[in-house]
Amino acid sequence: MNNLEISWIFLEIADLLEIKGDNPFKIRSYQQAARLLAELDEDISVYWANGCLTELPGIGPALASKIEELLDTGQLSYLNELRREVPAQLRQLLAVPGIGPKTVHTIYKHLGVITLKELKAAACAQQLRDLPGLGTKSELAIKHAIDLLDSDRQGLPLGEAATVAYELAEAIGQLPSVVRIAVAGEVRRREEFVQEALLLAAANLNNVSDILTTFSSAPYVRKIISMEKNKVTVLLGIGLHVQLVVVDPSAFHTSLCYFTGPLAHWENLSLWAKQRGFELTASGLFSYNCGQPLTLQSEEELYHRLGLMFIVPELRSGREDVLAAANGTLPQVITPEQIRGDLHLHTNWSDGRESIASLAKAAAQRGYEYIAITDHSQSLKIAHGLDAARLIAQAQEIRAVREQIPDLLILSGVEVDILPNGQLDLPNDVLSQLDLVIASVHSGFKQDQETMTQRIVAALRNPYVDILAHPSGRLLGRRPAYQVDLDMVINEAKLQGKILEINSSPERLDLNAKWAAKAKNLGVKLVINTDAHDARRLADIEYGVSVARRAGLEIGDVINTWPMTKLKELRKKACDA
DNA sequence: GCCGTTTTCGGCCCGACTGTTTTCAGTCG
Repeated sequence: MNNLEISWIFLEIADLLEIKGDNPFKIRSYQQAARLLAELDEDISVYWANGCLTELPGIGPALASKIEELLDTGQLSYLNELRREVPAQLRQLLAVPGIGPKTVHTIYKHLGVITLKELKAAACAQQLRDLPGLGTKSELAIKHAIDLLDSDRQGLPLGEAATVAYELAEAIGQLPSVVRIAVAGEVRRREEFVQEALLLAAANLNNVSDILTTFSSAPYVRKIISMEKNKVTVLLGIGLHVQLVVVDPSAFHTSLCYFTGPLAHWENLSLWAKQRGFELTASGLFSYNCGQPLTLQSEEELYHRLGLMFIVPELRSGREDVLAAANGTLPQVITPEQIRGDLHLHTNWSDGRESIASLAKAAAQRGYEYIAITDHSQSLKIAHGLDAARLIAQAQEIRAVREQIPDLLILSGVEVDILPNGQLDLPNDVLSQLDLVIASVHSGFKQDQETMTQRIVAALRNPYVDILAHPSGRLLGRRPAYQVDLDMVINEAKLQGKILEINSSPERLDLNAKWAAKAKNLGVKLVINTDAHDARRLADIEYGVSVARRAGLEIGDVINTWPMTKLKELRKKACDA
């Protein structure tokens, strides 16, 4: 049982307690402990062994004893009791926007509904409208929300799947018999949702059964779905299927390409190879002339041998990508190393969790040239949004930190709320004093498309706004995008010379690749930001870069691959316009 | 559940919106 697994268990307890209607502060304790565990660098068993579990902030005697029981027995009697009281499957109902714990409780108590499917059936049968506290409007809203979830949700959001996939890969990679390990499939292609994570290991095939057995008993694994001679599929506690395939080292690079997929890409690649006198299979690239497999040093070499530019996984689709690789017309996609700074960051001045200084140091360590501190504005009460006076005070602190870290340019910015009427949450005379203004929507998500679009367009017309953050407002698997005409938004951004954000948080990935590509085609510039609320999340930039790659963005399209001098010119041009 | 210059009990992040009430509970960010 490792940190993340215990973290998931605490999250389950928190959900079940919520549905039960338990003390909200007790629930928060479990949630905070879950977060602590998920982010703890050291293995929790080390704290246990040293008898210092309760020295961790938020871990008291009750939580410590639960952690002990989990580490000791792999079980938790308290959770088992809770599950008897509250079916764990009810948790999935919490994912429906508009349904909270109380409503789940009501629906379960009166109708015995447990699954999403049953909930939808109950809504269709008009059984929800008669429940206490619910009516026809709620019933319709719930039905609508489930429909949106149905069409949106196919698997686990990328961020959750990738975290576990890479951790499992690292563990397998440490086995002495494993020569190479890679994450392939949907995770490698950075699909927004992952149905099955795929790990590929290269090893001497005499050792396969040991590797498969070790993997099957790894942390996270709940049960083995299938086991064959060189592969095993398991189901993780988090609900994700993971397949591990072991191949001979000589077949690693072709197998990696095959298992990265998608199938249409592989088929077109094989066809292309055949037309050029090769046979391409997962086990190797063969020349018809000699019949021997060619020795490949990398997946890149496979593409080059076929006379193609290397196609990054994010761009692999079917026929067009192979043709573009042949014609040399693939975009020169950007890499995480080309990102020079992060322009959307939160600190403990609002709802971030670190000081300006510690975030700035972490950014400097990543080699960034610049960052922008962009905390929330005043109306976002829960996030302790900043009013004008606190922004001025924050600017002072930023100036002080600049002196400590002279190599990093720290911009004084804000993420100002676009209020439901299209006004910004801070007056222009305040915005005009800042180095960077990000605008975004955090309220009134249910406005109709016309109202929402005009609201955002109004914000883009404000001369002091530089960037529109997370333009669609979606949260993957949790909240659909609000109703907005993004074509109009992109057009307005073009007109006003404003920058659209690709929000890298794996919960958002917003804009997505489709809209980012549309923006690029209209000549609108984009920025890849993390929206990080602590230093650890600066690493999320990689997800945003993947969105940009899938969209075919190049250096010229993404402003935070530019040096600051060029950025300033862009800003000046927009202000003069 | 945790925590403590409020120290063994009482506080713990807050306000708007919505749909359901007929004065407010539930949800959300």
